[in-house]
Parts: sequence; structure tokens; C-alpha cells
Amino acid sequence: MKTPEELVARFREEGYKVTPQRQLIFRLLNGNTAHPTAETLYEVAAEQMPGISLRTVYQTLSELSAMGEVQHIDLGSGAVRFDPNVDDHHHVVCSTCGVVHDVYVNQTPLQFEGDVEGFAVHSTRIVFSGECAQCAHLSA
Amino acid sequence: MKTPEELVARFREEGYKVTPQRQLIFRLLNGNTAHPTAETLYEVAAEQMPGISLRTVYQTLSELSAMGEVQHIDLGSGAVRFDPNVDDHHHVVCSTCGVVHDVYVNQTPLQFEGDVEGFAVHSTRIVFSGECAQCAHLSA
DNA sequence: TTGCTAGTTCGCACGACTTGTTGATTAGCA
DNA sequence: TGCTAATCAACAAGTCGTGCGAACTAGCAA
Repeated sequence: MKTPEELVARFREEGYKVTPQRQLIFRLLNGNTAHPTAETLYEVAAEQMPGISLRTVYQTLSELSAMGEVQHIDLGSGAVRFDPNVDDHHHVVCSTCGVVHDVYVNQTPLQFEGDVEGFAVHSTRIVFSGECAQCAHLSA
Repeated sequence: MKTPEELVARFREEGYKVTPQRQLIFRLLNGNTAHPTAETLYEVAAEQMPGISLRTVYQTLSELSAMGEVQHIDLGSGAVRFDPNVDDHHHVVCSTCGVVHDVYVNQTPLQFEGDVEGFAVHSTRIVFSGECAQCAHLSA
């Protein structure tokens, strides 16, 4: 992900205005590996800027997503998560605690077999589910 | 997926009652490769049994899912879909028309690299997105 | 066949998540 | 500094799924 400064420049280039709320969200996303939901990000943002609205967080995340600066990931856990890592990567999810980590899979492009003639694959999403070391340790 | 008759037997074994609503849903799922949502299934069911409620469709699908007789698939398209195919398979999704097909990937188990020590993978879900032959043809 | 009872169905309403709308406010620029 | 279009925040609605309670019924026993 770009630095907050680069995002500010990018927003100006695109003709978007650079508001304090947006700058805050840029900073909160920078280097964030927690795969936050909009709600989670809003809670942190609200601590630093009381009065910011959840709507604004959603709005800014949508813009960043449309600009390709964050990835929009849906792990079927209810809320959509946002990933500032926009590399071609995949995810592992602990089904106990819900933590999400980025991983890289080198066998892609994968081949599949089935009754699907002439399908042009544009992207492949892989989600590994299981139990993280922490949870395995706690339950042992 | 089991036949409707087998499901009836299975439900009785488990102590569940076999109602006309459940039998209808068993029949509608049998051999169904359309990956319907609960809503879609409800619409078809309502044609054959006016008065059946969406609530009951959801309920029965949850039971089947809990019993492992259907797969619960979330492609991030809003609604959850149900797949009577419970083999270890994956999905291709046309991002234009939304059609979903089952596919088999033979490289599993996949290896991943990343900062994730000691994670025990229980399942791997792969979704290929792109354009189906039909949509490619129409847009050409 | 009749009656009992636990399990089911059904409709409503609610909850979680996300987006549309709108009047007031504000950033960017000349 | 003032103009103009964009943004903000609050409210409300839409979508998907589930909890709840009253009415109903499948399955069983007599």
C-alpha cells in the first residue's frame, strides 16, 4: 500500500479533496496487517477523531478500493474486511479466533477440471481455514 | 448428494420429522447444479407449495448443512448459496452473469508461504473468477 | 381411529452490515 | 476572500439471515 503522503497526492490527482478524516484513515491503514472491517477501523478512528462518522469510513474505504489502493476481502464472516496489501496474495483464517493472515501460493495459475468449457479466469482467490498456532496451543 | 429417499431415512434416524416442506426441498436440491440461494429455492418451492415460508427453507437448509448433506458456499455475492455436491471441490464464478460451476483441482494440498507459523489447515476454498464462454461470446 | 406431545412451520420483527439521501459545511482554487 | 462543487454526519432504508412465540402436525401409542 502507498504511504499516507502518496495517497494524499493520489487523491488530489484524481480530483478528490483531502480531508482530515481521509488522512486519518490513510494513516490507520498504512502498514495495517490486521485486515480490519469498516467497523473496526471506525472505532479506532473515532478515538482519534470523535465525531467522525461510520458512513465516512465506509465511503473512504470504497474510494480506496475503487482506486485499487486496498483490497476488499469477503471471508464469509459477516463483515467485509479491508487489506492494504494489494499484492497477488491469499489468506489463511483461523476458524476459532478469526484472525486473518496474508500468504503467498506459488503454484498458481492452478489448473482445474470440470464441465466448464472456455472459461477465462481473471482471478483466483484461495482461503485456507483451520486453527492458528495460538488457538491450537490454548485448546491443548 | 443423497437421494430424497435417503434423506428422508437420514432425517428419521436423527429424530427429525419428515414434513412435506422438507421433502419438497429434498427434491428441489436433488441433482441441482445451479447453486441456488435460499431465496431462489424458496421461489421454486412456493410455486409447488404455496404457503411455504422462506423461514422454513432457511431452516431446512441449515439442517442439511449441519448434517453435511449440502455445502454452504459464500462467494461474496451477497447471499449464501447451497451446493448439493459435497465432494471436495471448488468453484468458478462468471463475474458477468454470476453463474457458478463446480470444478476439481488436483494440486491440493497447496503449500503457502508467509508469516504464519504452526497453522493447521482444515480446509481450502478456491474460487476462480472470470468470464464464462457464454458471456465472452455475447460481448465479442 | 383418536388423542397426545414434541418437534415444525410460519410470520413478524429484529440484528448486522452496508448504502442512499439530504441539508449544512468545507476544501480547493482563482 | 469568495465561489462552487464535493464532503460530512445523521437519518433511514435495503438486504440477508435468525430469534421468537403461537398455531399446527408428524409420529406414535392405545
